[in-house]
Amino acid sequence: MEDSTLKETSTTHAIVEALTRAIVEHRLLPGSKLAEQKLADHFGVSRTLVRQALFQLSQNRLIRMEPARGAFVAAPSVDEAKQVFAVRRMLETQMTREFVKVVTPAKIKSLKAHIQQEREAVAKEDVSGRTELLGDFHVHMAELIGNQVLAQMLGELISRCALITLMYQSRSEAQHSTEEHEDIVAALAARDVERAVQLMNDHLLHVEESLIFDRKVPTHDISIALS
Amino acid sequence: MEDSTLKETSTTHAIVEALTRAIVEHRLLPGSKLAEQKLADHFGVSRTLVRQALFQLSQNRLIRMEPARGAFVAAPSVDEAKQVFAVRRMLETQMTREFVKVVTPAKIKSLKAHIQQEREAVAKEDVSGRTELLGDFHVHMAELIGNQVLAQMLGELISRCALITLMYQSRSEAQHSTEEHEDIVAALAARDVERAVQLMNDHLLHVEESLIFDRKVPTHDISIALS
DNA sequence: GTCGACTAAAGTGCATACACTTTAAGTTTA
DNA sequence: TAAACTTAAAGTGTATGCACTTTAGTCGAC
Repeated sequence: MEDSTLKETSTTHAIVEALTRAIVEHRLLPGSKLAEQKLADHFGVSRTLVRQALFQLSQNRLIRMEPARGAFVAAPSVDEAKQVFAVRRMLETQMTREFVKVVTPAKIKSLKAHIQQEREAVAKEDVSGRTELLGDFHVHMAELIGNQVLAQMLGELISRCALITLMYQSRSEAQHSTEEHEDIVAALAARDVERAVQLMNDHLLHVEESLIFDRKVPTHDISIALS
Repeated sequence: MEDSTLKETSTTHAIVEALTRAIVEHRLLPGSKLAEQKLADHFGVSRTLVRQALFQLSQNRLIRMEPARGAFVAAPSVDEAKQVFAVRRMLETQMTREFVKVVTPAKIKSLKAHIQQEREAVAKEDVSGRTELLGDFHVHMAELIGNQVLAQMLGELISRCALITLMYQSRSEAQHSTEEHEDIVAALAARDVERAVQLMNDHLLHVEESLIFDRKVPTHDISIALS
């Protein structure tokens, strides 16, 4: 009864990955109960490993653990959502400056290749792949700068954003986002720092603005979500 | 055989806190082995809870876990240290801008009160309290802005910095740091954004520069460190 | 005397067991 | 009929047990 995509990776990390994907790709909706034994049965391990995974996810704020009641997929508040985006803007505008300092033709090429993938996912209407790629663009920038600490931090923020986006997003902003990514890369290629920073800031504001801040319904069954 | 400071808080979190303090206050040196049973005996709990705590700490990068060999206090590389400081500069320069946007006399007063505590800790030569307070100044700014996400993130980065500072710091820069904090607050009070940002950036560069990047010796005994 | 294989102690990785809490259903009572 | 109490099922929190790995110490061979 295991998930075929993670057979050999083994250990807690595989469970964390599987659950993260399920949450970020909104196969598990905010508020859903994550019962330990059910997850253990599903992954074919004991509750011990599931608990470790859940603890880890609660640190990433992807799930919320209530004292003797169990784990639930997190339902970020409007306030928290705005705070996460505020931090992203702080971090990513400065990241953009750093990127220009170390930009090379190869790095621009790498970003453009990424955008091409985004376009394909948008064209294919591959919703979950698209969401992941749109987030990865930002992480990819961090990696190209060569700062792993930054990349990891941004990755966590973006996971939280994915959950927020799911909860609050009004319409698909995917194509618009991809176009903005292109504009940013163009400014980076031209080494136009101020323009790139401005575009990045606007981009993040646009994504944030595209969210409508009134809650949707939660709850779901985990057996179905993990397929 | 429990630690008197955490009797009632109970559960895994208390163990995480105790170990974090021990690491950040360098009572546990980088490289020290953290044997599960010894910790369990010390805290008067089973290995289960200790393991949960260790997993959590490994996510914060305060400890490193090797597959079948156990947990060790982390020994950040020079490269990682520089990356952490780079992220702090990105985040905190922008945080400074945000602070000016929402500054009030009460908030300035709060920061000044904090600096007064720093001065007292420096005067008393309270090394561990001083290190904690110097870091808390930055977290306190984030809290005054009202962004909990930012505050938490900064808190994690600063914990890592404390470990780095211990490993690499040449001489006590405490008094110098406090003076720089004062200058920053003065600029904030005057709503001089550019000066505040500049001072914050310089401050972080100074702290980073004050570190000498060649390793010290590790290893230690956990029974003594946890007293 | 040093290097290497063998063996026992110690330690980690995972599963299971048990106590206690929450949840929900069923029953009684107004 | 609806509210409240009772009780059993389900679920979490923690401890313990067992298999397997690492580590260290001893003995033997060169």
